[in-house]
Order: sequence, then C-alpha cells, then structure tokens
Amino acid sequence: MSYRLIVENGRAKRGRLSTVHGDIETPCFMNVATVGAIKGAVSSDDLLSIGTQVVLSNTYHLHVRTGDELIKKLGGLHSFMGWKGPILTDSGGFQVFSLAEMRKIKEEGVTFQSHIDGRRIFMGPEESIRIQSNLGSTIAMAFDECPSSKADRDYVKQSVERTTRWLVRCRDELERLRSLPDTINKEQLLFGINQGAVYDDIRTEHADIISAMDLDGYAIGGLAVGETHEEMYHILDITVPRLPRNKPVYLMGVGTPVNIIEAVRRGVDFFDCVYPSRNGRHGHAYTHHGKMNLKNQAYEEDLRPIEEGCDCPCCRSYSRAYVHHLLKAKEMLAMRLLVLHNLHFYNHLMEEIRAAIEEGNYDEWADKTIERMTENLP
RNA sequence: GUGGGUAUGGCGCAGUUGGCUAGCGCGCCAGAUUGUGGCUCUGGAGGCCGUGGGUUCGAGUCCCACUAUCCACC
Repeated sequence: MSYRLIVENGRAKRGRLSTVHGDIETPCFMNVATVGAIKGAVSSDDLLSIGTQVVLSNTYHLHVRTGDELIKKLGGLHSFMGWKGPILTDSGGFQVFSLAEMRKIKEEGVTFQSHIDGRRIFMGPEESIRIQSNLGSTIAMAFDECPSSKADRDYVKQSVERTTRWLVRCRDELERLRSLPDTINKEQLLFGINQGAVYDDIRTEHADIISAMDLDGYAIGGLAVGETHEEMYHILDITVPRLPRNKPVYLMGVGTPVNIIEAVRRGVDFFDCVYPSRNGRHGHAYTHHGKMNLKNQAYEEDLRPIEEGCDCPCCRSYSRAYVHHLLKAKEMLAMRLLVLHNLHFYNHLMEEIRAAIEEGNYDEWADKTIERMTENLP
C-alpha cells in the first residue's frame, strides 16, 4: 500500500497508488456509484469498457438503504456489485449535512432523520468508519462536517476543530477494526479531509495539523459549494502545498473538466463529481469542445456522433440525432448512452492529463485544452 | 330530427355580479445544476377567446343566428 510519485511537472503530479484492489494511476477521476451502482443503468462490466479505475460509493446511502451489515454478510461491496477494482467510500458527512433533516450536531456525532423513511439515525466518526469497514472499501474517508461556504468565521473555526477531533477518532477506530479477524479489508486506507470554507488561515492551519497525522491520503472538502472558481483555485493554491507531497490529494466533488485541469495544475491527484453521470441523465454530453445539450433542437437531424473520434459505446454506434430522439421519447437508453459517453470522456481526459505531465508540457497542454473546451459548439 | 351541454395558445382547462397588458398545468424553446432523491429550479416563444351580427362607455363573459362537437331521446 503505497503512493509513488512518478513524474512532477511544476506542481502537477503523475503518481500511482497501489492498493489491495489494484494500482490507481493518478491523476484519476473516480466514477460515482453512490448506492453501489452508476445511475443510468450502467453495470460494473460496462465500467471496464470505458476506462474506469476507481468507483466511489457512499456510506450514508448504503447505510440507510439495504444496510452495511447485510452487505458485509453477503461478502462486502466488491463482490456484491461485481467490481474487483478499487472502491472509495465517502464517509456520509456531506450527506448528513446536505440531505438529512432535523440534524443535531454534538461532539459525539450527528443525529439526523433518514431521507428515506424519516427514522432517527446517529452517525459519528466510529459509526461511519464501522460502516465503511463493513462495506470493505479500498479507501475510507474520514467523517467530517462540511460547513456552508456562507458560514461565519467563528462557526467554521469551531466546526473545523471538531472535524480534527473526529479525524483522530476515525483513525483509531479504523486501526481497531483492521485488526479484527472477520474484517473484510484489513488493508483499508484512510484519507483525512481538510475544511475551513474560504478562510485562508483556517484552511492552512487545518492542513498543517492533519498533515502531521501521517494518513494514507488527504482530501480537500467544502469546495464547489457556492463559492466562485477564483475562490476555489485560491484555496487550492494555499492549501495543497501544505499537504504532504508524497501522499495522494483528493479534491472532493469537483468538477467540470476545466476545474479538474486547473486543480491538477495545483497538485491534485483524485477527483469525483456527479456531473458526468447526472448531467448525462439529463441530456448533457461533455466533449473537447465544451458541453452540449442533446435535448436541443439543433441536434434533431445531426447524424454525427457526439464527438468525432470518440470510441465510447455511444459514439461508436449512434448519432446525435438518435440520442436526441431517445431523450425526447424519455427512453432509458438515452441516459445509459450519455452516462457511458461522459464517464468515458472523463476517464480518458485523465489519461490525456497523465500523458501531458509525463511529457513535461502540462501547463501548455492545459491552456490549449481549456481554450478548446470553452469554445462554443457548432 | 328533438332537447341539453361545450367551443379560450399544440393538448387539457381557469376566467368572479360585463372593467386595466386574458391566466394555469402539460408540451415546446433555452439556461442552471460540483463528496447524486432518475430530480429540481430559472427564463422564453406561442392566443384577432368557433364564425357573423347585436346590447353597452366597455364583451372571453349578456342576447340572436350560424358552424363544429359531445350526451340523451326518437
């Protein structure tokens, strides 16, 4: 279990994280499968054909529906969903704050109501890690609080301090569980999460504190939640250099292709975002020339593939006009084809990013690619 | 044929006792969406109110005729 830096190009890193479920070439985009499935009728087999390296599932969602204990009993998440590669599980912290109602935050953890059936659930660091251990994911995320980007300074400060105390408890609990005989993944990794909203000093101080804990990786959370792109890039500029250079860095929930290219430039290794899958379900396709809305009338008679030269399962066989028709007819196949195209696009974008770093011309490649992506589509 | 009902944007409907630029849902045309509730939100286009006449300062609204359509009866 190790992260190795292969090539550096400015702050951009080309690395490899070796895990029990295989190597992850970084920078890497994790494909979001919240409840153990990519939404849009995409199977684990499909993922092999579109270059997926890592799947991301969610602690909160799997706990409130189906249940982590049942999944453990059935052999763990990997065998349950038929995916042999790495899985990262998000801790549920974000969902507790974004989905659940009537939550009460205390030092021990958070009491909230399930968005499924309204029942009261308590989740703290130990509960989150126990669930993630039951799921047997490759990488577990620390249980954190994601304060609103509009939260005032005093609140953010005390929230971040609590998140740090929760991180210590997460680490201790994972260490305890890893040594138990019936634990599914005894090599489970733990990433800590940096918070601090848009307050520079809280961000950097917190980065320093968690860096000293020698975790398997570090995430930056609480970004892309309402602040501007400039604010987000600024937080990366001041935070990433405080995190260990020889550990993977994960920017949570980000983002657009341009966001990712810019964040790699600032030293980020891991990404995840619902855009390719959610926007795919809603009719949007990502390309090297920007995002297109296939529902638009402009594509009604367009027999070209979504992107010339793309070898995804959609572009190989179907036209924009056909996808447009499927969307109008509300056929499930439209969602499936667009999600496959978008994830293929993201996964292969990361390949291009890795190649550019290896070739030593990342900045130049990034500028040129961003320019192309912000053109207006035909 | 007789009696009754209904005619308002593509579809389904609201429109007070006649009173300002005639509304709503769906659809259509666009735009948002960043650690996912197969959503949601925000804009926009589109109507000589079935036709013709009348009453009135003023008619989608009241009156007459016609046309179309629905229901019941013969």
